[in-house]
Amino acid sequence: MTIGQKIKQLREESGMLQRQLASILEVGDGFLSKVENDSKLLKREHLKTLSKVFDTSYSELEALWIATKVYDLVKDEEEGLNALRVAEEQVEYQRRKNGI
Amino acid sequence: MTIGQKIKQLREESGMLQRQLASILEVGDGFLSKVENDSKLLKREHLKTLSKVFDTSYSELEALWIATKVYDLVKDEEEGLNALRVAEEQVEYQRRKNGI
DNA sequence: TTAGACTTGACTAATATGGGTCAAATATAA
DNA sequence: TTATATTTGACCCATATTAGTCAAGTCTAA
Repeated sequence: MTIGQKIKQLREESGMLQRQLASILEVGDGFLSKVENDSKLLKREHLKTLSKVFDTSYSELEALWIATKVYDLVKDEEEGLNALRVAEEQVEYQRRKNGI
Repeated sequence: MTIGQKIKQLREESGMLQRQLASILEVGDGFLSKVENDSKLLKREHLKTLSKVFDTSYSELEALWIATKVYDLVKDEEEGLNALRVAEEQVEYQRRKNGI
């Protein structure tokens, strides 16, 4: 699941049109379409609005949003998957170091 | 292991000074110091030079280099680790979709 | 104690990217 | 068909980041 897919899912489940959601977020509907197709990313602040409008978990949205940024960084990389694993180790190492 | 730690290790193992390696890479030694401490990133092209100079695997360097970029993106994020896992799934999903 | 090795802070120019718009092209459904 | 919904490509601009320098400060060993 990507952040775009999630947004589209939430929107469709609630029977909303792109145009309507776009207007709530105060962006153009062309832009929202791209967001749903993961060719553009929303601003982080928009996630708050989404979590309110669709009454859904903010941190889940946040995780998906960050994941998409990460994915963009590695998607065309041969070493992408290895890099992700190394990064995970780095995060875990830092957490241990700073006492979980 | 970070890319900076790796570079420092390789350099020290080969008995080289920062000043010397910096000159090979054609950067200032202040900059190289920051690179070794992961507060700056080398350009990707520099990895080729490093792999030659230290006769070490290019793709390992590349994986560490990308990992550092990824790590920078998630290090201060509460949802960072979750995001990494989601990103991994996204990569794996895409690979399956495109026939491994 | 002093030279040499290394780190750090302040700064910078060029570049990339983020976050959009708009109109045209396409899909969908009545 | 025709109306509505969505996608896509081309473009834009302000801001953030990159990749770096330089000089001052700190560490370390002899």
